[in-house]
Amino acid sequence: MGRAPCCDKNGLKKGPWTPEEDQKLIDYIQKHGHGSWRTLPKNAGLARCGKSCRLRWTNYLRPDIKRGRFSFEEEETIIQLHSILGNKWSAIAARLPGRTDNEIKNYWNTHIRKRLLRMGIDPVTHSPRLDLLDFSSLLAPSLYNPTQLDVSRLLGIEPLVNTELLRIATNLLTSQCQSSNLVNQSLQQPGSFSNPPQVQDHPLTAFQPQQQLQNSIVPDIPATCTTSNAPFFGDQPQLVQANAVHLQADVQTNSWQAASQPQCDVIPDQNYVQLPTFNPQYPQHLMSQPLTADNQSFQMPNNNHGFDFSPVLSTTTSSPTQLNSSPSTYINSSSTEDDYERDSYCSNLFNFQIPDLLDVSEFM
DNA sequence: AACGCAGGCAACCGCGTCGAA
DNA sequence: TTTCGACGCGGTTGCCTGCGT
Repeated sequence: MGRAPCCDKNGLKKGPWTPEEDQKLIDYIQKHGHGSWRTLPKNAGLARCGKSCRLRWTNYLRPDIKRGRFSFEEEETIIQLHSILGNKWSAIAARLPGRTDNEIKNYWNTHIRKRLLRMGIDPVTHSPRLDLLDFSSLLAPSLYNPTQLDVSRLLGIEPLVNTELLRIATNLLTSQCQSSNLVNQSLQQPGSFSNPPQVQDHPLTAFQPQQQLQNSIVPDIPATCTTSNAPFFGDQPQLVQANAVHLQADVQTNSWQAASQPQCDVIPDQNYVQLPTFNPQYPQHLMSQPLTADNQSFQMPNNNHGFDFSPVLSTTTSSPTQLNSSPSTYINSSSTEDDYERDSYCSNLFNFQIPDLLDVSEFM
């Protein structure tokens, strides 16, 4: 079994620290530094194990520790970083000066986690819980009768999907996008995150649980989030994007950001198809233009099997195909990784841009 | 006022990692 | 290359406090 607890021997004290013990520890470290934690308690005259001293110092006595409530900005940062890093509390704490990993962990478990759960968001994946979103019901009818494929259903603007959840999903993705930027930027700075490779190699691999969906019926739909300044919980309707955004979040592949894109709000002028807009709830400014002739490749033709997946599945596509004027909503119909694309179903299908409409004030 | 319950937080436990021998 | 010790991290526990009945 594991190593015996370090405090079991020699009758070392456990439990809450007394002010006298605190003072001894502070005095010693201020004079000598902590040095070896193992020898510190003996030198400092403390009947504690070194581990206990280290914990007490790093979590409570350290002079640079910030006390008190977490600010909204701190909370938002925690959520964003958690969406990227998962339960890497020390890495998250490294981005929040004055906050300890223990404090952040406690705050997450007692406040943020519960709130996300109340909102129907899985605090592990940062996605709307799958038991609340039934994707099979969205896609199944199209499989046996492709001519009836309803893009609005595919895009998740159907009432059967909880619109509030979709909004949350959108905002979560926005948050993730920001975090991705944040992390990527941080990674360019020496000394950032102690554990960067996972992020560096694959910005969204932190969504490990979501990878379970890779083999599900849900198409592999990467997307690009493009809102650079959106706060975490906005309230503007972004329903068209939301469902696909969620799909993206769940089955994200390595095209979260186009390679070498420094910011995810940079959308290339090519390889995108704007989404049609159907839903009256969708913002009017995103519905202002009719479909264009180029849409034909995206509409559902009545050919042999009705639905032509070629623009979706093909590995190369030409210029952008505009379905409406929305500058914010795109479908990426191209791909760059041939083998992967062929093997994955509809990968790189969507590439969304989320309007920068979100407002943080209501959550203050 | 007394009791029970839930939430918050400090501290502990055990495992993983890393570096030195 | 292997072993071992120290440290760090994440998960869990248990105590304290506040609130409702």
